[in-house]
Amino acid sequence: MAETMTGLKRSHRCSEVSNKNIGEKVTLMGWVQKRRDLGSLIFIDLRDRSGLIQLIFDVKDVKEEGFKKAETLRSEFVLGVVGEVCKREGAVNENLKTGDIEIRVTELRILSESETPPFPIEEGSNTKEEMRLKYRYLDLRRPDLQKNLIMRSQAAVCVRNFLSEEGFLEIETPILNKSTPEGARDYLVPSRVHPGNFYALPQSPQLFKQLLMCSGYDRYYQIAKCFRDEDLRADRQPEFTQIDMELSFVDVDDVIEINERLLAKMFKDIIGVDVTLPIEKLTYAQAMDRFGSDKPDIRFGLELVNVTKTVENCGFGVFTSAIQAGGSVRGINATGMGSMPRKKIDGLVDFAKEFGAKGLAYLVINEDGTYKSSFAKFMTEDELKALSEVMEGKPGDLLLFAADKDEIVYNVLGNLRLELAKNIDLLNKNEFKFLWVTDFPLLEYSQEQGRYVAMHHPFTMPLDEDIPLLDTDPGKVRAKAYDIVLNGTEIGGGSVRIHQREVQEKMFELLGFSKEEANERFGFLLDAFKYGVPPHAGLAYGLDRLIMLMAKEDSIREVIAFPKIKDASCLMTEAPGVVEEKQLEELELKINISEE
RNA sequence: GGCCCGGUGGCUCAGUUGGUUAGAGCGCCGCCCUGUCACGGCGGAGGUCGUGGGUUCGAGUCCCAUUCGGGUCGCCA
Repeated sequence: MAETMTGLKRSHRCSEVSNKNIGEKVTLMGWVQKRRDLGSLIFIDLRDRSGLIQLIFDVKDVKEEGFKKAETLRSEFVLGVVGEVCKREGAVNENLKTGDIEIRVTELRILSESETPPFPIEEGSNTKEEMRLKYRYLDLRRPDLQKNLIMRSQAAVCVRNFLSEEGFLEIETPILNKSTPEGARDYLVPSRVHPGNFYALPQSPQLFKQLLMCSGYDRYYQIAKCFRDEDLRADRQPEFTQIDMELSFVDVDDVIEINERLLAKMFKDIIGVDVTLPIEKLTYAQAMDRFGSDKPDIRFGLELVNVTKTVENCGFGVFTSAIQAGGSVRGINATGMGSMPRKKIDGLVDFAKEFGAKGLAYLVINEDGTYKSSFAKFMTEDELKALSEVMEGKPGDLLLFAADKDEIVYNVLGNLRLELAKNIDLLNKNEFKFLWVTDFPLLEYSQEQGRYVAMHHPFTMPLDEDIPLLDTDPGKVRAKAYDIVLNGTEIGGGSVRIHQREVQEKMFELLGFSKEEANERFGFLLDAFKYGVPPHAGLAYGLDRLIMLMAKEDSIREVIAFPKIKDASCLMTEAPGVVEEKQLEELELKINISEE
C-alpha cells in the first residue's frame, strides 16, 4: 500500500549529493531504477531527473520492518528515504557521478508502487518509437529525453536573457486568428458565437509582429507556438515553436549582426561550441549554382559544376537537347568513388529519378585513365577529355551528370550530393557549419495557380536596385529575404518588410490580388500602414530544429515532450477524436464524410 | 495521393529452398545468497508470428488485400 510523505521533506536531488555530504542525514525521493537483492543486503539505484544514487538496505540500519518493505521494491516504485551519506565500503562505480558514495537508509516510505513498465526505462534504449510514444510519460523518464528537454529549457532561457538585454520586449500574440489562405493550410477552429465562421491557428505571428512595429514597440520577440496543417516529416510537426523577432529602423545587416551574436552565445553557453563570426554568406543564386540547394550543407564539398558550355556541341543527345530546351548540364565529381559497384550506381540513378530526373549520366575514370560510362559511346575521346577536365576528374573518380531544366538539375544534384555524403559518412554531427542564404527571389511562378506567389510572404521588400524590375520582369526580382542554415537544415528565416504603400500595392497586383481582395485579407495591416509605419525587419527560428541539431538528434520528436506521429495524431491521447453530437449542434456543424 | 522499409513472448531480435513441438538475450515470477552496481546460482511462466483471405499434403516463410508504425516525393508563403 502506498504511503504518504508526511513528515519527510526532500533535501537533495539524487545526484546533488556528493562526497562533501558524507556523514550527513539526507532525505531523497525518486524512482527505483534497479534492484540488486543479495539476500540480507539490498542495493537500490534511486533515480530522479538529476541522475542516480545507490541506496543500501541493511537490517541493522533500517530495522526488520523496513527491510521487509525493501524486499518488495520493484522497478519504478516511487520512494522516499532518509539515510546517512556514506563512503562506499565496496568498489567505487566509476560510471556514476555519485559512484563513490551511497545512502545507508534508516527510513523507507513506498510513496507509490508500479507495474512492470512495458519497456526498459534506461538511457540509449532502442525501443520502437510507436511504443515509446504510446507511453510517452515513461519514455520521458529516460535520461536521453530529459537531457534534451533540459537543453531546450536552457536554450529558451538563454534567448530570453540575450534578447532582453538587447532591448527586446516579449509580447504575446493571439492564437485565435483570421484565416489568410496564403501559404500553408490552416488549422481551423469553429466559432460558436458566429456559426459558420472559423478562427485559424497562427502559422506564425507575422502580421501581429509587424503591427507591433507600427505601434512603436521597436524590438519584439516571442517564443511562439505555430500551427500548419501539412504532412509531417522527421523535422516537421503540425505544431511547432518559433523564436520570433521583429525590429524597427533596421536593414538586413542589422538583423544578421544581432542574430549572429545570439547564435554564438547560445551555442557557447548551451553546448560549448564556438561559432566563428561572421557567419559565411551566400546569395540564393550562388547557393543554387554551387550546391543545388537553398539550404546547402557546407560541412563537405562535392560541389556542382556547370558543364553546359563544355557539352553543348557534343554528340550525346540527352545533353544537347536539354540545353537546347533552355536547360543546363551539371555534374558532381564524387571524388575517389570510381570503384562504386554498378548496382550502387544504378541505385543513384533511381535516387535521382525520385527528384524528377529522367536519368543520371555517369563517367568513371579508371585507374589506367580509360573510361567506364553510360554515355561514352556518344562522345569523342576529346569531348570526354574536355568534360573530365572541367570536372577536375582524376583516375578513381566517379562523375555524375544531370541534364534538364535548371530547376530539376538543381533538385536532383542537390539531393544526390547529400546522398553521396551520407554514403561515405561525411556528415559529422559534432561539426556545426552555419550559413546565411540571402537575396532570395521575391516571387515564384505557381503552375498550379497560374500566377506568381510570394516565395517568403507578400510583405517582403525587394532589393532596392530590383524595384524597377517589378514592372518589367517580376520573376527576376530579388528580395531582402534571408535564411539561416545549419548543416543543411533551415533553422530560421526572415526578411525586411515593405513599409511603402506604393510598393505593397504593386506587390499585391503582381500576386493577382485586387484591391478588394487585399483589403479583405490584410486590411487591418494596410490600414495600420496609413498611420506611420517604421522600416522594419525580422527573423524567426524553428526552435525544435535548432535544439534537434544541438542535441545531435535525427528527429524533431526527440526534443518535443509530446510529439505527434506521421498522420498528425497522438498515440498517447489518441487525438484527434470525434466530439459529442451536442458540441456539433452548438457550433451548428454537420459532419459529411464522403464514402471514399 | 505516390514510392520505399518494417510488424514474431513484456522489450530487442533470429528464424535456412515452405517441412517435426517457433528460438535467443534482456525483463518478469519463485527459492537461495552480506558488498552488488550488466550481481550471481537454481527453477519457472509467458507466443492468435499485425489482421483477413488465398496457394499447398503442409505457411512465421509464397501470393492478394488490409491495418499499424517509420522514411521520403508531392505539400510545407
